[in-house]
Amino acid sequence: MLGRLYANQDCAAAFALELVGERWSLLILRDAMFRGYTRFSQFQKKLGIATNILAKRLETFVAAGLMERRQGGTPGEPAEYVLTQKGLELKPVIIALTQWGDKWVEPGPVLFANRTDGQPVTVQLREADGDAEVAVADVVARRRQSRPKIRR
Amino acid sequence: MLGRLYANQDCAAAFALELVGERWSLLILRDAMFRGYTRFSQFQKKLGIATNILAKRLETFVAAGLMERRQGGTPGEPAEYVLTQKGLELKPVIIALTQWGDKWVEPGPVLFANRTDGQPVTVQLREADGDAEVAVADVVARRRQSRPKIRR
DNA sequence: CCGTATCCATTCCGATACTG
DNA sequence: CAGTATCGGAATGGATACGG
Repeated sequence: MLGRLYANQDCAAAFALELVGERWSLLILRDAMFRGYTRFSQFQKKLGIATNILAKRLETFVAAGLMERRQGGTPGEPAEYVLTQKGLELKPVIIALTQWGDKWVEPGPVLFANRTDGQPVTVQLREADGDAEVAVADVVARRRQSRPKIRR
Repeated sequence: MLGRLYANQDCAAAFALELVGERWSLLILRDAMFRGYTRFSQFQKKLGIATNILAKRLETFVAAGLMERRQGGTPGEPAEYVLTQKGLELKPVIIALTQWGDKWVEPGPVLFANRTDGQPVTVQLREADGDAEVAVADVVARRRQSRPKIRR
């Protein structure tokens, strides 16, 4: 699938959207991340998504390494779809979308917190070493010198 | 359009995806944000998107208040599509996607910087008041008490 | 109950042609 | 250059049927 949807876009955002840019993808991942859903029927009931589409999305996530499919031991036990680290690390994308929707479209019912101390957590634009948040208008893109390695 | 794609999802991320979740939407906004594109032909050439789709996306953005259409004064002058504050504030979403794609899919050619001092800028999960970044696995969702107002 | 598979209607998308 | 119109194909949705 990679390289099909957004050909000739040499851009990491486009690469990411190849995997999570289709309809329902980010909402499925959201429920996996923040509701702890792992089973087909949980996603299906919550989202009201067509079953064939949901099956395709889960299959894509497993193939892309965002989720791991674990077959239940006992027969009749349903498979579980659990997020990998690669999948988990999409949290900032979901949270950024949620924050924006909260502010500009329609506030939703949830906010995010650090489970270790209960304090609210937000996505922020920051200089790597600095303290102060950077205004969106001040963030610009710049061509980088050398490419980092990919985590597997 | 709002409420059509993801009905019954009381979730700010779903509200956001109603506006920017369709194919090409985020890449168009990315080029507007970080390449400074404002004209139909600029987006079209860079993305290779079908012209009818691009026209529809730009129209949707204007209707949703993400862009403003400015008609050139002289006849034959093309219209310009410029981001509003509402549109600009999607930068964290784009940057979060880019960072994730860089790390987990395929590194792209750009990184982000603060134009005021040239220092690199990243999206970080942080406690509102604290200093330390929060690990993705420690971020949980929590129902909020009262809903904030929407910025217009 | 947990999924998978299939059929059909609708929507979305891409390529092309065309107009001002 | 900036779109609009059209048409065929792909993706999607809904319903249903099927097997464990």
